[in-house]
Amino acid sequence: MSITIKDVAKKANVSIATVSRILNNKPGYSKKTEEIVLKVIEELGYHPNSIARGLINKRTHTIGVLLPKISSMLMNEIIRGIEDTTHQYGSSVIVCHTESNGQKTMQYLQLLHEKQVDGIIFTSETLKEEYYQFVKKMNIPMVLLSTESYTFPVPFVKVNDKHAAYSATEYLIKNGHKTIGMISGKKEDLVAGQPRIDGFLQAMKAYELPVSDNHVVCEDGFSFEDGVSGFHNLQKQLPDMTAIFAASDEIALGIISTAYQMNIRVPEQLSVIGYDNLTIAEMSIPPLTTVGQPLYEMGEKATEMVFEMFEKKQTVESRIFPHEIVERKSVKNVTKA
Amino acid sequence: MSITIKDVAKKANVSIATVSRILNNKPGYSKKTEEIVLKVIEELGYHPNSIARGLINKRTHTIGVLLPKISSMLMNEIIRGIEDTTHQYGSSVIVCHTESNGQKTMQYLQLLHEKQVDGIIFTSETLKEEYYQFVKKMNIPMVLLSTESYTFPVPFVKVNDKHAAYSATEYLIKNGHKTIGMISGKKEDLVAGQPRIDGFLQAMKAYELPVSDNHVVCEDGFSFEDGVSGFHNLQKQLPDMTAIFAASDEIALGIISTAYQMNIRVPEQLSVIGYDNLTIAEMSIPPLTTVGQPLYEMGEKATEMVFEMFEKKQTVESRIFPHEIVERKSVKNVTKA
DNA sequence: ACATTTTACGTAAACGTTTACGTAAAAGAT
DNA sequence: ATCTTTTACGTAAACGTTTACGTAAAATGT
Repeated sequence: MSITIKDVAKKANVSIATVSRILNNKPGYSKKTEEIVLKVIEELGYHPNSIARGLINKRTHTIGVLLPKISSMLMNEIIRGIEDTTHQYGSSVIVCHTESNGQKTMQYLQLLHEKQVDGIIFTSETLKEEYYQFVKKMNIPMVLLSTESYTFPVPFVKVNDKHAAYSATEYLIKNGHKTIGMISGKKEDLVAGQPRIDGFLQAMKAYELPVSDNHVVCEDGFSFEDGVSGFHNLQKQLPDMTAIFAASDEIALGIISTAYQMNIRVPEQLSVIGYDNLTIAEMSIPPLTTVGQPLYEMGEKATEMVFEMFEKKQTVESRIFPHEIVERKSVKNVTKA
Repeated sequence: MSITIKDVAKKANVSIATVSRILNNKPGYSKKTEEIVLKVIEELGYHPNSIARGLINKRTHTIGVLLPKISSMLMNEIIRGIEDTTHQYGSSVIVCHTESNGQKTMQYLQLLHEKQVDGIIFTSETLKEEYYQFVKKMNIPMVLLSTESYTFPVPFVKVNDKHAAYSATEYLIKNGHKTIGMISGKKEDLVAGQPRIDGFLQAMKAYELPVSDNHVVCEDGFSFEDGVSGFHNLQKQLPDMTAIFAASDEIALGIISTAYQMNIRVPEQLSVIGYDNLTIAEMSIPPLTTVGQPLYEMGEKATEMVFEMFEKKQTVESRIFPHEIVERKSVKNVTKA
């Protein structure tokens, strides 16, 4: 048996109500009894049972995070931001990786419902109608992170992917590159797919550089392996390119690694710019120039939004975060000065 | 108001006891009423409140994981193993990163106590007396992961670090290296510190190779930056070495990256073997030869142990996992054949 | 000194479940 | 047909809190 509020009350010769009041410092007790009770609590090593609290308060101090793949390095920083912030709010988080599987997602949603989480952060994936309706019924706040919905009124935090892709491409162009390829991940990806391709295309057009279907290859995902195979494909289609925009850092690393094996030197013969600015970007050889998103801060913000919505019982404004080009060593300036 | 078991009972014209019985399929209801109740549940979209359940069952289906730094890539695989397995058991996990801070650790322990977790996995850190006593009072199972305690009877799962370090060094030796340095992380680290140094030393002695204080440098941690500075230091102490054993993959990457900048070619001029076999090990240039631990499986096992202890209410045997040398391209065979 | 307000409590209901116990009806045994 | 067992429920207590309500004592006001 563990020690309950009753034990404290008995030993301190007060009612449980008084103990509870002291614990939550609601008015209704004297300095003297507070001292006594506090001492007893100390002596007994009492800790309130937050399950019982949750039952009556209808607040569990727990939020749920749904994300496609925890293994993806991208998620790390984001999760760190979420967890740190959540803990600062005196809450904890339940992480659920859905593997982009609809059924699994629904299962997790159910789990989160049963566990009565106070809110949900839905990350990096398309918010399907089914998900939305379920969460709506749960009647708890949800915010979208690194994704957005055109159909449902759910606040989001993300960067402008199209704009960021434009910037990356522009950076390549300003460094004198003219024949530029792009290796995209899954085209259907709502946020990392088409928008980044669009940004790339738009930049090429804006600078009046030639661009065709041959300039872009789409892979199944955003992993190292996708980078490897993407590079092989792009090589065939666009053999004389001097630079590549990769839709993720992992893809970029796949490119660099493959190029290394093919004796193509980066950046001397081939420039590569990535997207994400993962920790590994600075560990790569050469260190990877890439598009940075403030992932930690985004996780932080999303968490704050969830708590704000929970407390104020109303929606909150979406937030677009700025991106930046993190210059390192994988892009060469080829302008003939 | 959300839908409770009462609503279901009322609409189905039965008592809440019956509904509960059906939900938990305990005996005591007919096929007919089951059908009716199930239908009503479906119609109302009822989901049991696991907080209320937890209160009465004294089981929350939640476990806590304590680890020093979530950012460390090492933890990723481990956490994946833990989370996947936990979810398979119909439970969820609360991750707490303590940053090796005693005060923070105690705070989290308190949080986990208040949230009434069913068990705790304590990872990669020294189990201090204070922690042990606290968890002992909580009276829930705990298992140590990637660490162990000589003082307290807590089951653990880890690899034999000394042995693994011996193997790594031996691998270098068998590839013909004679002047071999080691870059260690924090020496005080109970599992990744001295044991790996000991393994290194023992292998050197076993093969009668010279070894002195100059052969080993210890850094503050196991990060990329530690590898960078460690390499600089070791270079001074042992300029003619042909191979390095790094106490972590991140350190190894730091070495390789620095070597690259100093125009020292890996593995042609310098061989490097790492420790951990992180995802990034295969992305590096050249791909990193390293000591692999079955991290995912270890997380899996630790989780299973926690649940087993919870159910059987008794301790369980510790488990040493095998390590392996993952051969890639960062070590050159220098035997003159 | 007395009326009034405030303070400092205690009592009990409530949160949404599970489960021990009781009981009437159905089923089975003789 | 009667007795016994089994089945299919319902009632109510319990889990550990919070909190609305009530009340006696203390503090304040006149």
